[in-house]
Amino acid sequence: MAKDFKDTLNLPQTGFPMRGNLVKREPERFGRWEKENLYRAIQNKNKEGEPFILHDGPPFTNGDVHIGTALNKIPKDTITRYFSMRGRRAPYVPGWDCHGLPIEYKVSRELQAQGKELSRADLRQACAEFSARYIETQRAQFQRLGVLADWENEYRTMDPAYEAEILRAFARFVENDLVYRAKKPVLWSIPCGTALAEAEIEYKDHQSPSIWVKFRTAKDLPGIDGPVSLVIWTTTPWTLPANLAVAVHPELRYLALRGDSETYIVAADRAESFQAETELTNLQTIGEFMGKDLENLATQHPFIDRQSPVVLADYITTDTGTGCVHIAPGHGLDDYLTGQKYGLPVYCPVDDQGKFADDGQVPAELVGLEVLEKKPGRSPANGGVLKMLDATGALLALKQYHHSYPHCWRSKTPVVFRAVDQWFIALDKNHAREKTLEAINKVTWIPSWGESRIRGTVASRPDWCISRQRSWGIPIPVFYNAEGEPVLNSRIIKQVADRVEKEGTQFWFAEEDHKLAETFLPEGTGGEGVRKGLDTLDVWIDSGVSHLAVLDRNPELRWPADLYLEGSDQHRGWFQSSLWTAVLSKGEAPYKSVLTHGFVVGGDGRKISKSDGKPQTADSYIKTWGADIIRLWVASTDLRNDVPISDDILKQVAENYRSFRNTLRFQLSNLYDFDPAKNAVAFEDLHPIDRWALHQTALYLEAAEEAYDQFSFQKVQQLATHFCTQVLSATYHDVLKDRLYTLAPNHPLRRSSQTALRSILEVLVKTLAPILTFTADEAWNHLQGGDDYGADSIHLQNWPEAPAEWKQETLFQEVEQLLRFRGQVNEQLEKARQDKTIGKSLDAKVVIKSDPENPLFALLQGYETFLPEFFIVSEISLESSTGEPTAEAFHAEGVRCPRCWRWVPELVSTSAGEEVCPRCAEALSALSTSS
RNA sequence: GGGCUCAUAGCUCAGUUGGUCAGAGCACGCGCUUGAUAAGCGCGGGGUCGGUGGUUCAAGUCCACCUGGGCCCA
Repeated sequence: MAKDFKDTLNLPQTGFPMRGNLVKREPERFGRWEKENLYRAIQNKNKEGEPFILHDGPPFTNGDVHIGTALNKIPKDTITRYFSMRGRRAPYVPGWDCHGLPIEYKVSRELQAQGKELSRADLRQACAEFSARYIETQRAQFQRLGVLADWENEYRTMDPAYEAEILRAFARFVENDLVYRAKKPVLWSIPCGTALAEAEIEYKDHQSPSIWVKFRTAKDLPGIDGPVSLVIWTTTPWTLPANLAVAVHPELRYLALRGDSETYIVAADRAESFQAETELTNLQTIGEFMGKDLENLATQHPFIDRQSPVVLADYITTDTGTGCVHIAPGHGLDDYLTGQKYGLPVYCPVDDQGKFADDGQVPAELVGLEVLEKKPGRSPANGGVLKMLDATGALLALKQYHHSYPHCWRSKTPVVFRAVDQWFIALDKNHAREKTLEAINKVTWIPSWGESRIRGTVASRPDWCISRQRSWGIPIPVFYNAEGEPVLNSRIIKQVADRVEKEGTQFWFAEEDHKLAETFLPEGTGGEGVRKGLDTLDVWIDSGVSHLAVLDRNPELRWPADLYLEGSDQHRGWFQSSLWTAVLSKGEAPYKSVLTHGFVVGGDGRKISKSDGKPQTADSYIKTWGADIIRLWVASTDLRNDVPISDDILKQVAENYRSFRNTLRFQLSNLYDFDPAKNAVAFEDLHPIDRWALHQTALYLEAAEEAYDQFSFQKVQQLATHFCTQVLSATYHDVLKDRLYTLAPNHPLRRSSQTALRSILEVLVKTLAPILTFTADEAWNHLQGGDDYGADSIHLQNWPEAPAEWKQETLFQEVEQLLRFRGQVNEQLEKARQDKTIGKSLDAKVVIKSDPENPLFALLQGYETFLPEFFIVSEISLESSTGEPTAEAFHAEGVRCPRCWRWVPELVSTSAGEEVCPRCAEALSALSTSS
C-alpha cells in the first residue's frame, strides 16, 4: 500500500548524477568549450567591459606540468573567470618560456646518450623542437585542469616576434649606456673549453692537496717582535698566483701565536687545529684581535712581488681552515664579491686551456703549467706552486684532503672557477635602483610582506650579469674585431632585431662570422678576423621583457598589467626581472598589483621531492581525482603559505566536493516541475522560511563576492561549504522536504519554496563557477534544459545579484531565534530517540513550556502553525508555565498518515477509498483533477 | 650563515585594534532514516592555541629567544 502512495509524491527527479565521474566526463566538456570557442564568446560578451589584465608568467617548457604549476595556473583561471562574470574584460593570454639551460642540458644529454655531436645551430634546432613538443604537452595538461585561455594567441619566448622584442629592449639598454663588459668568475670545464651552469655539475669525491701558507705582514706589528704572518689554508694551490687579498671575519677573535722565531695569526677557534695540522709546538698566545682590527693590514704575497691587503668577509666560518682566507677574485664567486667591495681587480692568469698565462706577473717557472690533473692528484700547476712555496719557506704544511668537489658532467673532470668576460647591465646608473625602489612603493603586494621581500632583493642585487656561454637562447648581437674589442651598438642590434622578427635568431648561429659582419657592420669596420659573439642573453631577460613583448603588442592587453600572480620564488625571479626591465625602459613597474602563493608540500609539511616517490605531475592527480577536485583543493588552502597535498587531504576535498554536488543535485531535482515563468511566486507572497533562506543567500553572496575580490578563494570555499551544509542541507532543505514531496504540485507553499530554491541555486552555482568550472557548468545546463549540455554555458553568465528585498532583517532575526531554539528541540528529540520513544523526528510531539511573557515564547506562538514543519515533528504544543521556554519530546498521538508519515488525530477517506490525513487527501484530490 | 615567511583539535582552516575566542567543516564514535539512499538528519568525544621566558589586572592575540617547516640567497 505504502508503495502506491510513494508514486503520488513529488519526489525529486533529475538527470544530474550523484557522482560526477569527473575523470571521464570533464574532458568531454572541455572539448565542447573548445569547439564552441567559449573563450572567445566570453571576450565578446565583455567587449565593452572595463579591462582587467592578468599577465601570465610563462612556465618553462621542459617537462610535464607539475602540481605546483597547477597551483599557479588554477587561481589565474579562477580570477579571470570571476572577473569575466563580473562583466570585466579579462583576457587571459598564456605564455611559454622556451629558452634556457634546463632544456639545452636535457637535449644535450639525450644527444650524448645517442652518441651524437651536433653543431651549435643544430643543437638549437633540437632544443626548439624539444620546447615545442612540451608546449603541446603542457597546453593539453593545462586545459585538462579547466584553464580557459587564449591558446590561439599564446606567447612563446622563442617566437621570432618575441625574440625581436627582446633584442629591441636590449638595444634600448645599450642606447642608454647601461651595458658594459667586465670579468666575472664562472664554472669552467677545461676539456670542454666552456662555461658550465650549476645544473651541469656533478659532485664527486676528490683528493686535493691542502696547504697552510704564510702571508707575512709588510710591516712589523706594534708590540710584537719579529716577523708576523697571517696563515691561510686552501685546497687549490694553483689559485695562489691570482691571490690579491687575505680575508678575515670582522666579528671573529684572532690570536697571535708565537713560535720559535716568528708569529702566526689564526682564528682563536682554529688555533688548536692549526697547531695539530702544522705540528708547530710550543706556540704561545701573545696577542688577540677582532678580525675587523686587521682590516687593510698589508701582507706580502708569498712568491710574487705584490702586496695582498687584509679584507673583511662575513661569510667566513670556523668549520675548516684557519679563519684567514685566501682571496682570488678571479677564481671564486665569494672572492669576486669581496674583491668588488674593496675595488680589487678581477685577476685571472689562467687561460681558456687551463694553463698559466704569460702575463708578466705569473712567475716564469709557472707559465704554461696546466691546472687540469694529468693523473689523479697530479696537477702540474699545483706542483709548480708548491715548489715555489717551498722555496720561499711560506709553506707551513701540506696534507691530502678528501672532499666532495664539482666535476663537469660531460668530461668528468674537476671544474675550476675562472673569470671570463661577461656583459652586465648597470643598475645604479641614472638612479635606476632608486627609481626601482620607488616603483615598488606604488605596487600593491599581496600578501603585504611581498614588498619587503622584493625590496630586499632589489636593494642588494649586484649589477645584472646578462651574458651566458650557452647555445639555446637569444644571441647577444655583438662583434669582436681582430684585437678582440667588442662592437656593441644599438643601431646594429635593432637591425638584427628586424631580421630576427622575420626569421628568428637561428641565422646568427648558422651564418659565418664574416658574412654576418658584412651584413651588419658599417662598411670598412668589418675586415679580417672579425668574430660574432656567441654568448646568449640571460633567460631572465627573455621572460623579464614579456610586458613589452606581450602587453604592449597584443591589442587586447594593455600596459601595465593589473595583476601578476606567481609563486613567492619569483620575487627574486620574474617579478624582479620584469620590474627592472620596466623601470629601465619605461620608468615604472609593469604591474599594479602582485599576488604570490606558496609551494606545494607533502602531508607532513615537507617539500615533495622526486626521491620519495610521491606523484608530482598535475596529471597524476587529475587521473585519480578529476580537475574540479584539484581546483577545489586549491581553493581549500591558504595559498599565501605552503600548500599541503596528500591522499588524505584530497579525500577530504572530495568529500567536500560531494556535499556541493549533492546540494546542487537536491535543488535541481526539486525543480523538475518548476517553470519560473509560470510557477514563480511573487516575493511578498513567499513563505517566511523561504524569505529567510533568500536573506541567507544574500548574505552568502555578499561575503563570497568580497572574498573573491580579495582573491581569497579559501574563504569562498568555506563560505560555500557552510552555506551548503549548514544553511541549506541541514536546515532549509531538510525542512522543505515535507512540503516539496507531499503537497500538491501547485500548492502555493511548494511553489513558494521552489521559487526560492531556483534563485538560491542560481546564486550558488554561479558563485561556485570560477572554482568548480566543470560541475557548475554541468549543473547550469541541467537547470536550463534538464540535460548535460546546452547552448548556454555558466561561464557566459553574469554574476548574480541579490535583489534588495531579499534582505528582511526583522524576519531574519526572528527565524534565527527560532533556529537557536531548534537546537534545544533537537537535543530533546535525540534524547527521545536514545530512549527508543521515537525513531524519526516525525514520530514526535514536542511540548514547549514557558512563561507566557517570555518574548521568545511570544515569537514561537507567532509561528505556531509553522513550527511542526520547522522542527520536522508531527505536533507542537505551546503551554504556559514559568521560566525560559523549554522543550520536551514525546511520541506523537493519533494515527500515522501512510502518505506523509505525519501523525494526525484521524485519517479521512479519499474518493479512491484510501485512508490518509486531510492534507494528503487534498493533495491527492488536486492530483486527480489535474491529471 | 643571511633575507622573507609559517606553526590553533587527526586534516583543511576561522579567531578584527590583547579581556565568554578556544571555534567551523571534514574525519572519528553513537544513533535515526531508507521518499536527496555509494545520499540525508541528530547527538557526542577530541586542542595546556610548536616550546621557553617576558610585558600586562588580563595573551593564540604584544616582545625576546628556541625548535621545526617553506621560498630565496650564501
